[in-house]
Amino acid sequence: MRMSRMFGHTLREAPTEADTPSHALLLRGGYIDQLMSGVYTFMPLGHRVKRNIEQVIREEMDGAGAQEVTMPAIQPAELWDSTGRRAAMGDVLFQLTDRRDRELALGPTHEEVVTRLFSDHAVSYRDLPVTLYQIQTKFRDEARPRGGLIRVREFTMKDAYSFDADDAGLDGSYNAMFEAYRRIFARCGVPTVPVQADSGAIGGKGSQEFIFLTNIGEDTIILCDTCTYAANQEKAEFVRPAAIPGDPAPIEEVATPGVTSIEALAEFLGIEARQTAKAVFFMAKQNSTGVTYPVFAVVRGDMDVNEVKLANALSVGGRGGVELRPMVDSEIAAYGIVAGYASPVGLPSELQSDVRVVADLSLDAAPNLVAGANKPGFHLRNVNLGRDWTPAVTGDIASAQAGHGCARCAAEGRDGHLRAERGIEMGHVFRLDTTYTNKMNVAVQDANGGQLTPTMGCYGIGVGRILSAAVEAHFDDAGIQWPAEIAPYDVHLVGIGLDRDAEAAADAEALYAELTKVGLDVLFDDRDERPGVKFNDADLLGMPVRLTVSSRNTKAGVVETKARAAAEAESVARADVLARVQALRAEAIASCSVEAIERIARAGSGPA
RNA sequence: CGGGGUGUAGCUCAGCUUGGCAGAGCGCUUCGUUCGGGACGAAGAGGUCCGCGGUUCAAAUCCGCGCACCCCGACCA
Repeated sequence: MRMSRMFGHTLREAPTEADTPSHALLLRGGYIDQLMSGVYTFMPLGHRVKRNIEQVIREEMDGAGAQEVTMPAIQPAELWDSTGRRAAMGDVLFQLTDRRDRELALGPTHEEVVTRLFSDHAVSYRDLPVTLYQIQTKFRDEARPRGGLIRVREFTMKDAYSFDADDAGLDGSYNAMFEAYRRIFARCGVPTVPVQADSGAIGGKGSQEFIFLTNIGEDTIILCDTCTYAANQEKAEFVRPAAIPGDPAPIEEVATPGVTSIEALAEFLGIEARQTAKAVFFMAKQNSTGVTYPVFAVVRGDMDVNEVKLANALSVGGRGGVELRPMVDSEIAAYGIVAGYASPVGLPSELQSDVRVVADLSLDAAPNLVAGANKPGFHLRNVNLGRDWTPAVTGDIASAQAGHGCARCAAEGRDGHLRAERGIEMGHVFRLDTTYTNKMNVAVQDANGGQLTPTMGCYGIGVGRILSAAVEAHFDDAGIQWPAEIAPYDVHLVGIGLDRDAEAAADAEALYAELTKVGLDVLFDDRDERPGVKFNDADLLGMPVRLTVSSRNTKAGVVETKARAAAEAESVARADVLARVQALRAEAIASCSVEAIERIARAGSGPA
């Protein structure tokens, strides 16, 4: 590609909407262009990167035995009703009607479509196992797009779906995808850590996320400093710091005027936060029935309520059953709760009937806590669970935090501690189990003439997120440093003063042809620009290798060769340039091995 | 959806307080000089000042109502 013909220009200054390095560099380099909130065009350079990422994904998916299909982005809304997910997805689902007033949806994901597809074509256990995948545009009406390509409303996703006869089969399909994912992220130069994750509204029996650790991330990830345990904070298990032991003492009221936070309470009474109980109120909605009810969540004062865990604790038949939101002030008032002095002890009578009180495990064996008195200006000392109040449910509803003990280490006799980091979800693999096949009544014939309900897995990767993360992981003050396999071009050929030196111009043209002939993608800067402009653009755009042809170099019979990440350029004899470029490329590809990338993955970005 | 911010040239922004010719730098076009890390000079092109309504002799500027975008939170298969 001749740069003089390339659509799009570099910018010296980044547009103000860019708030992360990757977003700023992609805009400055002319890789992407925003059309509206959360919707982007991939310009020629960005499109090439995207295509290269998709190519890596295709190779690994095909290598893992998955078969590519293209499913429709536009779908009948009733298909979403068949699993109850039209309601569950809520406003995130883009919905529209056609000219006959038929209700349609733009696909945010394809479990329903693929399950229906499978059902239409698979009839026997002999058709199992099968894994289908597609690389396709998804639509989600996100409440708040952000971070450039990180959270968008229209995006390209690779989604794969496996169908197996039994759990052992699912394990095999799941592991094949898991290993393919490791290779995909490594080849794209994006260091990721697999973490235990909550399955969210997609349902199923457990999932793992591949997380790129970065301080611009929107998820909080908990990692052990001793073992390999890593989990999304939504899911992370941990060892609760011990409570202060003691025999239950008589309950007593204490005046605490104006003391409405745990921090203030602990200071006012001269005690530790773990000697208090914290109450937080939510409204829960049972998705299946639409019934709402108040929830009173209680954790020890040194803990925070984890809404995802709380929702899971309240969901009887699996996840996705309950939706939580914090109570608004008017509801708190209506229920007679005194903000700042709320307590599970002596709840107002109008609450007693329908409220669900949920206690965290941290309250077990935590005697003589200070809790609210349910009247302004007073707390209660020596509150004891079981004696003074009884929860409807006791479970893990608190968030793991940095410094907490690692549960896995504790179980195996070690003393590991957790740390917290921010991260972005690059991919997510789920064991769906028979959630969808059951709801949609899908079965095939088994070997004994009976019916078999296939068990499913689903596996997603965000292509745009990989692109952004690759930049976020590889840039310097001057610009991007693309990982070799996804760079838009392999070589950036810079011609200096070619309009003034016919010999050098011929040399550059010959080199351009030579490199192209062996299959390298070359971006040839043939513009009539000053050297400084060209070098700066080359650094900004970030191709792995830069070659410089000029009068000086041509007279000396050399081509200046520089790896983008290298500090210095080297003069390579004209005859050796091709070999040198290929060696640099091989080296760059090798640096993106699974081992090399995963070694740096857990290092992350520092504490969250 | 709650809170905050911003909308003026392709990009970054000034002008708005106190109403009176639409501005700067970068980028772009042409010419000349220059030519290995974002050159210099000269001459140009480029505007729905986010939109609608109001006040006024006069509105980028004041008032009202919208819209868009960004940030924090809620939400996030």
